[in-house]
Amino acid sequence: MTLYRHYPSKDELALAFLRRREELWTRSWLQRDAERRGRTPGAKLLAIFDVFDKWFRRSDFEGCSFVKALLEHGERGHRVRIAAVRHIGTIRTFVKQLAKEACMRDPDGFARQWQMLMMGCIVAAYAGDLDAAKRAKKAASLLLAAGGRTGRRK
Amino acid sequence: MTLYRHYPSKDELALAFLRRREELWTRSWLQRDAERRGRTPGAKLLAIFDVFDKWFRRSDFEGCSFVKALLEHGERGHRVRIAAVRHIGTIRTFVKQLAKEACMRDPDGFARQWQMLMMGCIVAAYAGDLDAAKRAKKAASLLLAAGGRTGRRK
DNA sequence: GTTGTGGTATACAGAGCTGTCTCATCGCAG
DNA sequence: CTGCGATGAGACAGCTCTGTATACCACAAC
Repeated sequence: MTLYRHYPSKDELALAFLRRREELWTRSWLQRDAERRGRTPGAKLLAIFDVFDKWFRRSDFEGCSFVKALLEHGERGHRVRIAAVRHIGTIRTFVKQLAKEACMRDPDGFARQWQMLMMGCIVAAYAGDLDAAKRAKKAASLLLAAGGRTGRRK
Repeated sequence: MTLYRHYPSKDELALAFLRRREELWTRSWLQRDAERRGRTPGAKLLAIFDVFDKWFRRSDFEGCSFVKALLEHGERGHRVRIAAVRHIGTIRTFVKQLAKEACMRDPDGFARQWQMLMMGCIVAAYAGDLDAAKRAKKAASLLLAAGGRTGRRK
């Protein structure tokens, strides 16, 4: 009942939840911690996986709300799906910004690859691989090393 | 009605679906096509992403059933979840086998990293990035090149 | 104490999901 | 043609989900 006093429908609650999640999880947690842990842009990017490692080991780890919301709503025009895609885009924008600061050749392409590793390792962790973040970090460091030189053919 | 004539419950149908999906999708499609497209183990590994690229561009692309089944069932002991994790493990076994044939230093770790890219790019494609497989393949090629030398410190 | 405000419990309506049962139908083998 | 096995439609039971309405309760302001 209290639900419907604050939100006109369950979907609206879901949307508000995702907005709040972006505020608390993405902005105040992931971005803040990653920025704090790394000194250079490259180190900040890699620090994302250190933050993930801590996250995966929490007993209340339950995967990524944005990915879950995305997979839960297959219908093309669904508002929750659209919001989830947008939030995922927000995270990618953060990565892209760091990629720019690190002088990557193709910040957008790099950010998309980076995010694949992020999402892939979240799913792997969800499937039970507690060391997913450490493995992803190793792979990511290769990407980082290559990004300035061979992200695309010059 | 016909459903319950063949399966005692909806969950059992889901389990049978996943088994069949492994038969048709994993074995007869992904593995077969990847093996056929590449000549060396390394090329076969990379070919996975060519197969994915074709898959992502199908109009009936609807993501990975195993990942969806996994995310849909958070409860630790749920049979569908367990089955999904097992099927994901089967795919990883295939990757690991190719990694061994390619003389990778740490086939299991390599396969887990490779699978993160696979799952990550499936989610990215599901979120609308049609070129996810191409991007993932670029990242994967770095992993492949590094896997023989620096997958782990010697 | 009174009043108002926001949270909670309950009841309820309508819809959908899971699962059972019955009965009609249909393809086909003998 | 007869009969068998599988299929499918429909009704039905019980439950959950979404959403509404009402009444009750705690508490803060006045």
